[in-house]
Amino acid sequence: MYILDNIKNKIIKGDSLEVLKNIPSDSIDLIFADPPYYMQTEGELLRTNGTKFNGVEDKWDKFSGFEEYDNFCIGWLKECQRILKITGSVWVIGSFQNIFRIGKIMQDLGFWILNDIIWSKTNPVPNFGGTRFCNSHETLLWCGKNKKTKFTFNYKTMKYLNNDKQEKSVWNIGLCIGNERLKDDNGVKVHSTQKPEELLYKIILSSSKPNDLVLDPFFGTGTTGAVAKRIGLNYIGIEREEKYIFYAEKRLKEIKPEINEITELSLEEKPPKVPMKKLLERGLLTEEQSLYTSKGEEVCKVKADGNVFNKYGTLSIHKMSAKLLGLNNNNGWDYFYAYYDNEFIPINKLRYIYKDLS
Amino acid sequence: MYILDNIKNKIIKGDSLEVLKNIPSDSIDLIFADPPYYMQTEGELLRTNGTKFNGVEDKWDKFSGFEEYDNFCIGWLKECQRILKITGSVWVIGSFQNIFRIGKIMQDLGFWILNDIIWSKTNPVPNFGGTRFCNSHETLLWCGKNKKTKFTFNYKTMKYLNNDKQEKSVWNIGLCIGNERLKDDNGVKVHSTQKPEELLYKIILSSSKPNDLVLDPFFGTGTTGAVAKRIGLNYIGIEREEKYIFYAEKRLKEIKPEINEITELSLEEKPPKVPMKKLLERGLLTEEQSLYTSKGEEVCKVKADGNVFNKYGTLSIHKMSAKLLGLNNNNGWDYFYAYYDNEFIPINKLRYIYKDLS
DNA sequence: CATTGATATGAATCCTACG
DNA sequence: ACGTAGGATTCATATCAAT
Repeated sequence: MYILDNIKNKIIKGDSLEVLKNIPSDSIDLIFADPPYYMQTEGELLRTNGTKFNGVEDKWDKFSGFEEYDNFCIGWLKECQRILKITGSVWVIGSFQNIFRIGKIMQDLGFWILNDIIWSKTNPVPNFGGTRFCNSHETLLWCGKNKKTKFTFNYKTMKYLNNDKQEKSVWNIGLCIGNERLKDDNGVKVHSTQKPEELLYKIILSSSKPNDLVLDPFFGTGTTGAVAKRIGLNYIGIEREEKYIFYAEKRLKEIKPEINEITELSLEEKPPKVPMKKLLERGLLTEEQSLYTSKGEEVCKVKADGNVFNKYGTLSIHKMSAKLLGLNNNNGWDYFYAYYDNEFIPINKLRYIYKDLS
Repeated sequence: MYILDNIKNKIIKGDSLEVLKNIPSDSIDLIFADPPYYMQTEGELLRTNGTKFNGVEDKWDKFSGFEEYDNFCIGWLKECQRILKITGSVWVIGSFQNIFRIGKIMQDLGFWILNDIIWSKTNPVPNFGGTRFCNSHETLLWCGKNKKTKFTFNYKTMKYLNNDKQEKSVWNIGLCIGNERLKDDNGVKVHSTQKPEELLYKIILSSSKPNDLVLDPFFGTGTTGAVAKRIGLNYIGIEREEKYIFYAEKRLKEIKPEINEITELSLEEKPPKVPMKKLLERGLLTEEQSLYTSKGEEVCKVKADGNVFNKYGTLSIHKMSAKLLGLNNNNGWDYFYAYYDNEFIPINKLRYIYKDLS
């Protein structure tokens, strides 16, 4: 069994399954897996100008049939589930050739699907023959270890990066081309399926916490590691092919962590959870003090136990605000205002003041 | 076993599997299936204002577990495969709760996936809790009966409707709302998952031929039938619930077929397949006659057998045009021009003239 | 140097009728 | 069933050459 500190921020050379078996249980925060898709292509595909299209013809994508492919996936998925923390989550990418098999296998293993995400490609390879719809997307499965998952989701960061609208399950991102695409000395792409960093950035940023450990069992040329390092996280890569490892290590050496408000997840900070009673004890509120709406309308008074009362009776701030709004539920901390220090402020602000005082 | 003519353009009341078993083999051109999704929702979901969100709570979506759900799907999918013509295809819609199971089951049954299509919702229900990405899409599987499928795909029609670009696998379509959404006398939606006609229009139009027979084993309020009728096709609906049948029949009575260039698939007409030799026999071309590029450059001459020759030798029109363009492949019918009736015209036009003369 | 045009290329289940 | 010949088919973007 590996000692995590010994393999942190390293690429382990070897077969994914064998390496995974030597990683401790409940030790990994985030897994991104980009397994072979088992494309089952036959013959060669010509572009409309008659030249050959160079798709995936790699040895690593060959399987004897669905049975072998399924067993391969069950193997590495089981180990991923074992090593994943209950607070972590796993992402798997695939396309129609394989993702349905993987999805069913994951559900059957007890993984809990959080979302299926569509990577809608802004510049897909066209369908040269005009025989079908242009296959312009890939599918990602985002899952917790099991139904009891306590996964991380940085909702506010995603919302901020999406123009202050909550992020959806369809993402528009371009292919990995241009300078980002690793080429060998002959100008030939190093890996036939290198993923764009923009995709991994969104994946890792949305579902990780500071100092998390991110593992990729099919590391390839190391996009997962590169993005994890950029965000300031730790990674472990597993890769079989010497060539990919060589280019990945060169790539990773160049990466500098980008520390900023987004990568530090400062948008995710929660307001201090100070109950009404503490505010009363500290003198930030007093018994019989009036509370108001944002428009300055006096609507209830504070009781010694932290509840509030008016003609409707005595209720918690949440139930009272809901009552006043005619709703079933409402957050009273945002609804009520109080006078404090000659100012008219939301009572939620008193919690920050409490925090600062203590 | 049903006689197709007796059930054409009708809704058959009954259990999907039992009814499907009585439909003849290899008799259906197109199947659209919108099965229960097995959502596994628990408790109730509240909107952010505390009111209740009315999702799918129908009896028909309850199963004891994945095993029961899988067996249910294997049942109706096997029958769909049996009744489907080899020239036909089947569409199944689902979301992450069920579509991965369905996809694997279909692959295991030998269905051949042609595309997975993403219905990206332009106006999805938000994630009220801010706990995950907003689930803003559903997935469609489009499959042939088996690997030898001779499915129909109206490529040019799809391209025309997509601003003359080939249509992709991600479709932006809104939810079924407003006047299109069927309501009962109390203004309550009749069906909890009515699909938008725009979605079915694209599905049926892309993969059907005139006079096709379209079957929907989970007919609900009849969107499939309504769109099939609009396009001028025949349908068969299977539905268990009396209430849905009542509203579907009322709805279908109102539908008028829309006959136009698109629904008639006039864009899909192929140019007449008249070989060079026939043009020579008919006197539309003569031996030793010169052929030109679109710019009027003389590039070769016609031989008696329908081939053409120049300094490169004697070749078919296709090989010669490719040679002149420095390509591996090209369509000679669009490349070469000839003088005919004092006009300079593409030789392809001669095939239409031949057709008109005969 | 700026602009235009030609060329290259990206996870692909990519033809079909006829003999 | 299988081979063969005819003939139908591409979008966004990066790079590089030419103007």
